Amino acid sequence: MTYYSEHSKVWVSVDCIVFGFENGKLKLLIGKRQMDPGRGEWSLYGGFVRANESLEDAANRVLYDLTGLKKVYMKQVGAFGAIDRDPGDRVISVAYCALINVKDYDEKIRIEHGLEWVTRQNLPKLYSDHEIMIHKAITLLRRRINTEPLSFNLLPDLFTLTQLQKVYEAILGEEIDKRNFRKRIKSIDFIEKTDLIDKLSSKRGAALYRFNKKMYADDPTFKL
Amino acid sequence: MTYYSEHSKVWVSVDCIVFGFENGKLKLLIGKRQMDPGRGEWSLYGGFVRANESLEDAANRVLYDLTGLKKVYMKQVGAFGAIDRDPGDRVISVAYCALINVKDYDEKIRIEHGLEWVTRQNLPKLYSDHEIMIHKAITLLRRRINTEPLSFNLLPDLFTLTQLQKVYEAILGEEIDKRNFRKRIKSIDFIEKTDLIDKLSSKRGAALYRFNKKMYADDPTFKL
DNA sequence: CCAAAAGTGTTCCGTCTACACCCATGG
DNA sequence: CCATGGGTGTAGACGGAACACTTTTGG
Repeated sequence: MTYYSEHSKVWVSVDCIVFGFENGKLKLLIGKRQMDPGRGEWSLYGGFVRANESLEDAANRVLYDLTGLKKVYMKQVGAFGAIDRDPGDRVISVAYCALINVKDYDEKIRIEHGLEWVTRQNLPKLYSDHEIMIHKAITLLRRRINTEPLSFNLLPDLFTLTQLQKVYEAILGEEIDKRNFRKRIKSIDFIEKTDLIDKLSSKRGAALYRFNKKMYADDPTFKL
Repeated sequence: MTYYSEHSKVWVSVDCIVFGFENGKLKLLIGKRQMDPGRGEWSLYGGFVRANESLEDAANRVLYDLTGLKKVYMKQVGAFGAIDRDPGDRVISVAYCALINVKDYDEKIRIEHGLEWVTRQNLPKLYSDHEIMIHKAITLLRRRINTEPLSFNLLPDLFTLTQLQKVYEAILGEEIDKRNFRKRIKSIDFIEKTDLIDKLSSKRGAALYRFNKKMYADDPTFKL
């Protein structure tokens, strides 16, 4: 039984905008297309939505293929549907933005897929409308970083306040006063100081903090 | 030439969440489905995306069918892609949120289509995931009403400050202090007072204001 | 001993909030 | 003349922004 047979179907894909944070910089995961059309062009990683999976499932599958990671923080950025956005044929794509901790990502998988971490400044020209997707994703992150606990997804479980501040600076694209930032952090209960000290980033050592998910779930107010 | 033939296509539709403002209340335009599946259920108005039109074009076409209006303020709310969201078959839908001035809307067309303006409080159970779409649309409006000049789209060209305040209250779902509101409005250059007086809403009469688009375009900062 | 990053408080200023009364008019 | 909605100002609280020096330690 087909209700809608008089209408035409289209291909639907998902594209993953994968953000990572490394050496104090926000980076994007991109690769060269290994198929036609557009073979060899820099591109986000994507895939077609299958008949038996939801959009979220498709995005998670693509991301899993790409990184071996599950349960990654992911948000829909939007649907992109210009008629000729894809040079191959009519394809509507739904972009998803993922935030991952680079340390969780097995380098071997990255290299197998021929992927690179690049900063926004060093972004090459990308396939199709992928640059627009990225732009929209960053706008979304900027809008939300002060009202949702996004930033922790880009860091290891234990992080220093300087690292956290760098994440904010990278996303917002502006410098933040260290004392004001730390003052605000102190007023947030679910960012816990641990007894552990990080000795890698400085001689003196920096206290390690942790995002307490349970505490946040109890009172999911966030304002930074 | 088909690059993607090994993948499966799906139906893609757009659904329009149409907001209007009447008698101090935010209202939604809904109707009873006139086709199977779900015939007779309350629903948003939607339509399938055609091969030769972009998502935006499809949304505009559907809205035009519905209201006779063009150049309406419209924003994408997101793509909805659960496998069984549509009882008829697999359909991915992209929701768009439109803000219209009820006065511009020809009642005849509304009645022809069997549509009703209903407040959020009086919303019946809706077809498929349309309630989720509406919820997401309102969240989006709330997030943006203080940083984008949305509100004017719900009002006539000339409006009183009380009307404008009611729009804010309706979207935010909370009361606002009249004096504080008016103080903030005064500090916004592109909300111009005119010499005209509205005598319909009160005996004394209220000054009519106007949103000056050119002035806003010159300095598109908005903060209320 | 010095370079490099960690850590820490105070003051000022502008913004938001709370709050109550008079005005003009049509009926 | 009164009911109805229009219009106005101020004081206190609060939060954000600016700002510089001391501490620790590995090399």
